[in-house]
Amino acid sequence: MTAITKDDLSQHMRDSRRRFVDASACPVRNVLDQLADKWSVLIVTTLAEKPYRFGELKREIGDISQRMLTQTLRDLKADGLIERTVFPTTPPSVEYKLSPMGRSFLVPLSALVDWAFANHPAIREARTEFAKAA
Amino acid sequence: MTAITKDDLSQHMRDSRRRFVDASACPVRNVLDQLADKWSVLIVTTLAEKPYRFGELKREIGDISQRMLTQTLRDLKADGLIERTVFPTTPPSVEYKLSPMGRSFLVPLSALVDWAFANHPAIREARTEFAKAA
DNA sequence: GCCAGTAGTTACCTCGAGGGAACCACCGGG
DNA sequence: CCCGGTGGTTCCCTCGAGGTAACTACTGGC
Repeated sequence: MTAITKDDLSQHMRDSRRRFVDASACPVRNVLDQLADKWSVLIVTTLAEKPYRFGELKREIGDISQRMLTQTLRDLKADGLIERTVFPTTPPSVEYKLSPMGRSFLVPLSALVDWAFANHPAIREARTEFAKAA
Repeated sequence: MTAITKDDLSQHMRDSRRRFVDASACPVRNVLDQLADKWSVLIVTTLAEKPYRFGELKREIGDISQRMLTQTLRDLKADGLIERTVFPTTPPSVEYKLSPMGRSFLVPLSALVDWAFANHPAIREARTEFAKAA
């Protein structure tokens, strides 16, 4: 583990922000707005396991509508995070899998998932504490 | 850097998901739905630099409405990520700063920001490529 | 006296995310 | 001959996120 001090992080964050005062051009906003939503995260983490076909993916996730699945897959494909392969069987089946970039995204994403997992109890406690205080 | 193979990540993701087939109880969804939105990320990264007062924070971020700032700050406080201190000056001023947990959140968050930064060019290219193909 | 700045709260309104259901084209099986 | 499963698209409707603006309460300064 590289030693990263808190000051490094602060500095880093400031730099990342300051270079893009021009709001909407900010790469971070641009990228994260797309990837940090519920369905994208869910699909990417699911595809981390193995390639899935469309219907298979829908059944696996469960509470996603066909419309959102199609749409989110299209967006992820557009961003180059997943690859779409059509097999000319009858009926044609379509396989979705993570691209190399998609797989590289798993690294920071899993860090985030780990953090969420580890801090979930503390956050739950903070929430009830906060609710009591109010 | 601990060596983490791609298979480890896949396994890890699968495990994180499988333990919570019961959808809404999933800690990851629960936590990320709250923290992975535009305003929360922006506020947390801003507070990474130094504590801010309310109006100061509003001016710094620029394109956030007073309503959303109040609300997001309240939510972050409820989750225990930031601390709110009222100074009994006249008029009373309020300082917001990251809590220890908030600061620990900077670690995975900055990993994500770094990734977004590094892959932004590739994603932009993938998008134009995709647009051309369509 | 009135305005400005402190940190909000509240009411109102809009617009888009996203759900549900129907539809499509193709085919194999009962 | 219709049904079900393949992978979508399209229409409609709702509901909530989030913006705008007005209001609060207090005080120092012009």
